[in-house]
Amino acid sequence: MTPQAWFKQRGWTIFPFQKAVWKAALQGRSGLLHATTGSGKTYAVWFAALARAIKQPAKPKRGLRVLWLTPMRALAADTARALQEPLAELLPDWTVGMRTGDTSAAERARQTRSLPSALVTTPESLCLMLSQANAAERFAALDMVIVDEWHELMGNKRGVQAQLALARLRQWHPDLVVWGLSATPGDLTEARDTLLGGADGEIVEGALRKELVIDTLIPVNPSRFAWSGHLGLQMLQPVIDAIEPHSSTLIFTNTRSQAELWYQNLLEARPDWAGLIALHHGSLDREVRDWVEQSLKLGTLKAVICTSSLDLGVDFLPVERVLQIGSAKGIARLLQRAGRSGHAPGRPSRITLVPTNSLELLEAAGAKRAVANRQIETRHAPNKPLDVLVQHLVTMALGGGFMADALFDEVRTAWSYRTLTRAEWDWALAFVTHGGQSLTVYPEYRRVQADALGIHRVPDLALGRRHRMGIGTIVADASIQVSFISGGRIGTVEESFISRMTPGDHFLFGGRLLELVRVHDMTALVKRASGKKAAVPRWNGGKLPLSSEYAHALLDCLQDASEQRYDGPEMQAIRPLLELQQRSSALPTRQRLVIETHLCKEGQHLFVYPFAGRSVHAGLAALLAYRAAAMSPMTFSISVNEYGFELLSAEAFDWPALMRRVDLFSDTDLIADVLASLNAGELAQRRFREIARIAGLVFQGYPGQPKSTRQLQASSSLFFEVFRKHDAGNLLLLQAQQEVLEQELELSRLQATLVELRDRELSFYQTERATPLGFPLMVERVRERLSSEKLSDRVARMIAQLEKAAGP
DNA sequence: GACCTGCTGCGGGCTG
Repeated sequence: MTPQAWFKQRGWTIFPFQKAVWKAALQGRSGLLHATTGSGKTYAVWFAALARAIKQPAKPKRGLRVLWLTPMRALAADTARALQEPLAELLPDWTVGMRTGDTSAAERARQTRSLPSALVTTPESLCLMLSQANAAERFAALDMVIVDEWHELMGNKRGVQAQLALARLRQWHPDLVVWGLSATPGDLTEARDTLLGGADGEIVEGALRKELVIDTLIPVNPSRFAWSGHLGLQMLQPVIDAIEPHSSTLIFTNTRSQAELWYQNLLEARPDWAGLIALHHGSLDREVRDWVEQSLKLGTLKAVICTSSLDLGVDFLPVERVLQIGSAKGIARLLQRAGRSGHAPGRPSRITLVPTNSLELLEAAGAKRAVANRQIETRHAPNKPLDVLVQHLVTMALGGGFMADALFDEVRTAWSYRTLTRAEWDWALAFVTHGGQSLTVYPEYRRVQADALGIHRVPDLALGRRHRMGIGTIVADASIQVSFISGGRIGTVEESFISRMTPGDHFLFGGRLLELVRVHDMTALVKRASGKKAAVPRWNGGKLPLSSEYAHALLDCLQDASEQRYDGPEMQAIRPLLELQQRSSALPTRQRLVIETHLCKEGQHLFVYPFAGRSVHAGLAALLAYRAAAMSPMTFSISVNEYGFELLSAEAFDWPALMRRVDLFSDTDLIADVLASLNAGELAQRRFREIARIAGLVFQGYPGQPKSTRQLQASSSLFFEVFRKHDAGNLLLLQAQQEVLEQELELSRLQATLVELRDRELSFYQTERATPLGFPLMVERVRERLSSEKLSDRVARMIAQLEKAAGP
């Protein structure tokens, strides 16, 4: 049977994009397919692979023919099932299998004897297979590789690892056909080049463009809505009303503790929903999450409160409605989450934004505008990360060995390493052969040795074993296990959270009130507790700044407001606040940088609103403080948020005069000034922990007996110190510094912002009191110093002062 | 009457 006939039999139409993929693949061409989920993209590439197999009966019948990479284990099983279905009729002698960390030992043993015709696996598992000495043999019949959700991988080190693995497979099979699937738009050319190493390839666009509806829950009384804060419980009742009429709702929050608190508050308000609503985030135990995902699939849950843990995966959910509490921070993420609803052809996706403070009404308006204008973030692959390369070299040495020159050429065919210099390569090779300058005396860092023929191999079985256990680029959070004393795992929290507690203390986790009994062997043993007051664990997760695209959309909305245009319910709701801002000083726009000063008994506040996201503001604030202090010595306390930053000085300071005289926003000496103004050394040291782990310097410990994060942190800082003292040219140190600059301080964005600011007119205002844009920054600064209870008193006092000053 | 900030993803050797 042909693929066409198979479709015809079911009365399905073959979409033009599916035909395009089949045709290209049949002609041996690789490419990237951009299509939304649930639009038939799986079958587009799968049938392309089958069509190739049918056309080439001469190829060996046994062995691995198609490799399917997926970024998540949870997706592997679904995918394998979907591939299985058409196979029975088209190619009855083919088999489909999967290989992830979950695969049983028995199944692994079976696969060691012979791989299935099509294998669904992860980038990490693929690397493990490539580290087997007979890898070349096992992949000898490979014909096509499919990389699902390539947009999820391409921007990070997992994607780089996939690139390197693909480079190896292409080396063995120059005609290998590679197709990537990408669900979000952005720069498709870059996505294709990253996947194919810059080689020629198609870009096919799926025909289905889904209709998208974005709406906003407007607070009942917008003029009394909080000016700052991120939890948003003021919106509890509107959210309940939104959940009520629907059979299933996904509620996205930005942090795990926020999810916990919302879950608890929803249950308190609606005790009748017990058992019908559930919680899902990355620190909950796998079993708990699997149960939630299963129940969602079965349609037995009314609502799930989650973090980005449900951005991907769990396809074909019967979700009717999606709520986003607080800022989504990026337009691509918003689209991704909206796509979780209306998961059937022809049905629109819908997402409802729930603001947690007044300015998020503006964000809601900005989101609509950015989506309408297709202003969507693009992802870029990391540039030649040497930690990943070092890991790859050991993997290659295990997987049959390598010749240095040949592997150098091969690695350079991976997009991220296309500019790798011979010197960098030699450094990496030296690093795996003798640990570089400072570790030469330790045999455990002589991981790779060349034999008489020049073939590099791993000389020692134990070293190889240790390496395989460390393959991958994800570095786990600093966490310890939480389990019931009676048995049953709940999830993980940070060591630092538990270390602040004493036995008998209560905390809220996994939607339950728990009492700490004792800590033993990296596990916090707990039992159920009753009562009310309890701490909620805080996890120290990543900080996603507002994207540039999103921020620009906000400035455009402000531009409208400054011209008295208030379109849509969001802008109408925030109108009083923006008018107050305008009366007290002015509205920032793309043409105008608003700078406010405000004297009070604390000292002098300087507020600046570039609208460039918090990481850029952190850099800008530090830069400004540093440069101003260089003119006249003075100390500042700094506070930043997504919209601007504040510098507070004890003494008054003539900012307008200084800014007119000196270009404080100049980008000359930018890197030097940024490094000097921030504690870049400490940031780099923290960053180095991840690099040391990926490069294989730090061993995580054997399964079942993990080392504590404190031990791991200690050993990675030891390496950091040793390298700094005795091996200053160590390129991994340099990498740590570059990653801090690029990823944490977003240097290129900072630079772009400085360029933008130069074109903005500086507008200075001296204000009587904090403005709507300034107030949240003041709260933010106070928050850093005070516990939350004291903070609420303080906030109340600040508001009282504001209102007194505003008059009756 | 106004507070609660920071996400996600993977992997594992040996053993009659």
